[in-house]
Amino acid sequence: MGTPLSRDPIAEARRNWEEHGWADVAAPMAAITAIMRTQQILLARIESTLKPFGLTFARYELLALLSFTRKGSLPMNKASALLQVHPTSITNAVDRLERAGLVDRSPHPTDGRTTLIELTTAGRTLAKRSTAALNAEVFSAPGFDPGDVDHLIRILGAFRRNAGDFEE
Amino acid sequence: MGTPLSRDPIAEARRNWEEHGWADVAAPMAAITAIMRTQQILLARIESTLKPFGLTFARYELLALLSFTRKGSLPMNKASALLQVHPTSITNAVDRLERAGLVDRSPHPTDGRTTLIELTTAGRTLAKRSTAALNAEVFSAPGFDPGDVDHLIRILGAFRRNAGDFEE
DNA sequence: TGAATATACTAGGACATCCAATGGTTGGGC
DNA sequence: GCCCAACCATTGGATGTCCTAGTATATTCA
Repeated sequence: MGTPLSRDPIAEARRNWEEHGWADVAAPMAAITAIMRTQQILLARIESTLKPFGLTFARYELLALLSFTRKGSLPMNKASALLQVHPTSITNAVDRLERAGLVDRSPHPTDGRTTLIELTTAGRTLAKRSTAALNAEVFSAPGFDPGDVDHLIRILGAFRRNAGDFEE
Repeated sequence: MGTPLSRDPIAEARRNWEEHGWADVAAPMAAITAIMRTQQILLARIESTLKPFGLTFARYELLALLSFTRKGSLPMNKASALLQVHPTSITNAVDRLERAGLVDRSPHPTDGRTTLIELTTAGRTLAKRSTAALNAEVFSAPGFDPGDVDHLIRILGAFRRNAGDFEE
């Protein structure tokens, strides 16, 4: 999106907060803004790696999830819950994956309300290849200090549990 | 989006990675996925707080940025650089803010190519009120352990500098 | 000075996400 | 056995982001 800035814009924002009398919330504001920006950078890298495969991150996530199930199939509402996105996003993703021949829709054998998503052979192959690409190009050199990775997992895990993502 | 899951889906994904022989990248994968999910949760909170003001996060960011400048005005390309989003996203946001009477567009006095975004009185007022709401409802109780906030700022700051966001 | 290049904004298209509303399907309570 | 609340997937509309041009203005340099 352009050349590097001479100063960290988030540190700048933090200073603005402190100067306006909001010093008590300046640090959390900076942390939250940093998460927003970090997500943006990581998403761009992932999308760039997936582009040659004709996949977006949303569609990749669904494909990968299916590839990890025993039968390569999953009810749509289950996918929605596990990926933690709205049912409409699943509908959208399945529409496109189906049109690309990577998954099929089939009726649930006993519950007439639910639809099963099934991985095709082409879908399973693409899941493998795109995962290998992500591992090689993104996850193997994420840009974090190795020691920081565990910190992040712990801090964000606590946050997500706190936010009601999961229990335990 | 539903009820809490019984197990952490990201820890689950990490196990899948390890079982498939990708143990060397399983931890970074988990960290990156956790950042994605955390951003999603935080964004939802922010949007929910801004909704009563008729603002989205993208429009709020622009409004807040303008409110911190001396004159309450900024060239569009400057806004694009500081917020680190595509120029077209700025065009889109200014279109809507202008329609809402919160900003005005005016020609740059010396450079005929650039357009200045100017905060209106209504825009300045709304920036103040919506910032107060965010401080009260989101930033004052972010859901992180207080000690973790500084960790996050440091880890993500290093990552962003590494990614070329800024220098120094 | 005049052509080539660089910069700034906008227009249109693709994709993802959320929300609200709709139409089937199930299953528990009476 | 029947009815209605709960559940499931889809559709349509609004918003945001990025990409690919396209138009206009500035700047550079031969």
